[in-house]
Amino acid sequence: MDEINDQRQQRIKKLDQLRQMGVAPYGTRFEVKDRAGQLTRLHGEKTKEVLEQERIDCTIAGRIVGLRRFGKAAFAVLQDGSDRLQVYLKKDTLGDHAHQISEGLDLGDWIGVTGILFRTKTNEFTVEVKTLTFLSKALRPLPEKWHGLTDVETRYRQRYVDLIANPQVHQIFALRSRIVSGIRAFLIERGFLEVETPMMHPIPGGAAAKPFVTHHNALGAELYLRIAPELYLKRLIVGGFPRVFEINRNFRNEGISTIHNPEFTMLEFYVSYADYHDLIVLTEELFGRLAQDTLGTTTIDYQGTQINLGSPWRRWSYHQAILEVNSLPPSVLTNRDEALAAAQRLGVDVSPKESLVNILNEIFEETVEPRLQQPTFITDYPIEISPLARRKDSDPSLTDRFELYIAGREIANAFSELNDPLDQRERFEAQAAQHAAGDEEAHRVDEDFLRALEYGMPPTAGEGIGIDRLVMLFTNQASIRDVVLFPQLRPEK
RNA sequence: GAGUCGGUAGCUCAGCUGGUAGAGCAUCGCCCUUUUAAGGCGAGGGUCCUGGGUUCGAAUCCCAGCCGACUCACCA
Repeated sequence: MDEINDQRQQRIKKLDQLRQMGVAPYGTRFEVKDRAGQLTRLHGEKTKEVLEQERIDCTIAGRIVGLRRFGKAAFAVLQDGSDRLQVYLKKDTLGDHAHQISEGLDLGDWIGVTGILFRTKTNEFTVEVKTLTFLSKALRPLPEKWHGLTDVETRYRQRYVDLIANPQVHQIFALRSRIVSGIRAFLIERGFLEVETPMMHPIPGGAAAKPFVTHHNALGAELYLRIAPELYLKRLIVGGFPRVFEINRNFRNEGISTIHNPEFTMLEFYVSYADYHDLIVLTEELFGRLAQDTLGTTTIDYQGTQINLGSPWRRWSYHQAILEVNSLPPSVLTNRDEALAAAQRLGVDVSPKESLVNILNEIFEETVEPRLQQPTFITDYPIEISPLARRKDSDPSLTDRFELYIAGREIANAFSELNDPLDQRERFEAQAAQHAAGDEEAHRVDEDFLRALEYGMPPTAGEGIGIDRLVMLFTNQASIRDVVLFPQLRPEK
């Protein structure tokens, strides 16, 4: 259990002293009238003289994150979620009782104050406190004020401490929230309905991934945490909602890395009567709008690379990209031996037994993906790796599909949806054969989904956007753990 | 899964070729009513990740394990 250390003991002692003074160390309601950020914005530029003249009253509450004592006076820095603001506590103004309370204050404690805005001798914008309300006692000390908390394990395991000690972390998650709100607003403006579909699936579907398995006792049934919401959202299109979206978690039982968390946030949306070209335009608009609204620019720096989100973005067909990047002849696209030879020549590690499609895909991932720094729509993926996408009318071996790459990373995946139930059944069966042959990630046949398609799904385009990776891009973070509040770690102890 | 690096006070970190465990911040006591990494004087605080081994003696060397980070593999 918890170590009983000296500092904690001291604070418990102070907590008792508060009680003896008739002060609740864990208080109740406090009417906050102002926030540090707003006060600074409204009055932070005013001169000492103007503030003295206006005598602006304010009431704020927050956590003490800085404390400098001067005998019978003290400066405390309050952090209230909007900003930090200094407050000045002196005996003359507070009176004996409140001054006695102020003498027991520790870093980390929560207080509420009312007072008047002024500027100190050193010109610091400050609240001179008239009344002090003790709100909550912290029993544990805060990390060191200068370096903050840097131990990454503690930062992730005790994110609450990270958020207190590192204001820039607070900023990242506030920005994440604004991005998600911005996405909602953008879609709702365009007539989308936000829906919630099951997180527990009897058949994992909608993506190629290993699922987490769970068990429902009363039903006596195995269930899977969802790997994608796709098949349920399409059922809603069948049901007659023309535009739906969902922002929620997917779960994939795979490795953890700087760009993979076992649970991650996915936006999926579906548009009836549209095709993937419409989604290209919609995606450019969405990203441009989000960047403008949250960052105020469409040119962003990601890990030292300037990325221009101004549209239009490059469109490049999957096969063309493979050929152009590697200066290969078109014949590699149809000749397995040539493709294998090309892969080996390019130093792409691929088993000699792999199919043509898999060899080409390895070449794509190794040689093309890393070059896609600026936003690029890679289009027209082969049908074998797109079991839920509509065939191209001009070439039935390809699909009406794109993936969006930014900074060498897949950010979005979209296609015109396969709405032919007989074709979908064949594709599922091909996948099921691969699954039976040992490919754990191959899709399984979902009979209810096929039944839904047999009732008729209008032509539809759908897209998924990985929200965590989008936020990484917008906040210039190299690790997904820095944009997920509580990233998955090995259980403690 | 493999490799590399790391785990020492509440936090941030020193600690060399093995010889009684250190600093700054934080804490405690005293002084201080405009500081802002406040200042001054004094004090307390350690399972050196865990378990073995080598040695007269291990934070330090060796072995095993635990936890983490990064890179690679995996993740269409």
